Amino acid sequence: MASMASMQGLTKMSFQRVSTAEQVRDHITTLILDGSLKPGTPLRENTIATTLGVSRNTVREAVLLLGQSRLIRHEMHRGAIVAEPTKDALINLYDARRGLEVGAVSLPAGAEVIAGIKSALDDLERAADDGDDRDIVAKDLAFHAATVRNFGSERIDAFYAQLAVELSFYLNALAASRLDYAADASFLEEHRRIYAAIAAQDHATAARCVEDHIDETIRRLHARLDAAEA
Amino acid sequence: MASMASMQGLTKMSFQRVSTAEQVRDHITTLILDGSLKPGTPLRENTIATTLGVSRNTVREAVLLLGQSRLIRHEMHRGAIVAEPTKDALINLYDARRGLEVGAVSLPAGAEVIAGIKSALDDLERAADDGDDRDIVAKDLAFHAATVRNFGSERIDAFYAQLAVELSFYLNALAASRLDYAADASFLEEHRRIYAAIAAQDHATAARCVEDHIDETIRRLHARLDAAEA
DNA sequence: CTCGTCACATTGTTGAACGGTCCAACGGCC
DNA sequence: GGCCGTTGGACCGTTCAACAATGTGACGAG
Repeated sequence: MASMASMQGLTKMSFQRVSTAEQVRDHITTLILDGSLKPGTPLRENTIATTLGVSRNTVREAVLLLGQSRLIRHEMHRGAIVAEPTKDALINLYDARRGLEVGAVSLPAGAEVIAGIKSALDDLERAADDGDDRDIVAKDLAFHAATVRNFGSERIDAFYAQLAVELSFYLNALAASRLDYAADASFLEEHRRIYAAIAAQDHATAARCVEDHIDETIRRLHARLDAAEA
Repeated sequence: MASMASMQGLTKMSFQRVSTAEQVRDHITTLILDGSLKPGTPLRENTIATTLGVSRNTVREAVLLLGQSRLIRHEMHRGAIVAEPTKDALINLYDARRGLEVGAVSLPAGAEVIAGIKSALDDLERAADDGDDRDIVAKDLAFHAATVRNFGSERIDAFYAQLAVELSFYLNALAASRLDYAADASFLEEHRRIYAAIAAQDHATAARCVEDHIDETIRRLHARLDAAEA
């Protein structure tokens, strides 16, 4: 006890403890997310192993770990390839978003959650002014993540974060051209309406606004995708 | 084209294609879920490898795959151990459940979703009559999963299923003695009320019933845990 | 054009090995 | 007795080499 008293300043610290496999996984993840590895690219174990200077087994472990996310697709004896954004996958993602976000704003919101949403909205407005597409997408997702926090569950937040990662990957991959989010004046206005309804504890309106906003987003996306195909 | 026309009957089928690592993962999973591997048990790669007659690398892959779920805990240079149910972990689980389920019943429900809930309720009542604790827990979870289906998202359903697996593991692990769910007459009644409110499209009542039900479940659980400690 | 066949690339799995880390036990020292 | 360095063993993380099994593409016969 006495020895413990003299160590008051000590707090549990975390060490480097990251296996090489995990580092490789993170590396590949960033490569996928920033577009260095395009959808459909096969992840050849040997090439990755030699280029990164690690064993093939370690690369296998990394790819297995990466398999948790849906950024890659695995097939027996065929290896892993970078996931290819499908319309179906996008729809699945947006179904999950719609469910989660509409459900979240349908519940009574605490003060700190509302404050978080307000802060996220401010960030989004600033990003919209600057005009950096990548940043706008990130701040957009952050705003919606702030609303989901209203569930008050870390697990749900983590789940939503996973969806957000996938979504940003899909958007970046699909939008070879610009997204031009800011071009739509209604884009910001929709977010403002959502925040206002939440702050006013008007759950019915908030739910409707979120639903409309997401449906509108899907509509925009479809228009852009169809345009890209033609 | 002509050759395709003569193959109308063919539909995409799935083959055996299951790697040894995946089989080992499934095997370990069942061992954990049915209590053969008790919480805190270390998963020694060598022993598993020799007893199952596979290579240690394969076992490593299996354990990595298993790491996706939270049934095991991994620590660098210390290996994996079967997860130990903590009160905090249980609370996190129930926070997620509460958020998801309350959110789900707050949304308008379609006819087929309501039918699914009704069917799940009937199953639960039958199971309660039989009195098999394991079965009651399963049917209880199935009922709540049916309500979550109201989100209309496969991803959310999958997420909830993951929670359910963890939950059943925790309940089985914590309840060394019986759960005696059926002993509480209110247990079934709460489910009936939830269903009735959903079927009546009375979202406010449904949300309140679900919230009360989950809080009540947590209370029951805590009482049982505290009793077990003493 | 279709269908075998065959060689090649890649993955799945194994076995062995080496260094590093954790852990418990032992023994010296105050 | 309590504290600390040492020691040895168990186990993990990682690498390497090899073989089997499977997918892939090309080539040629019919």
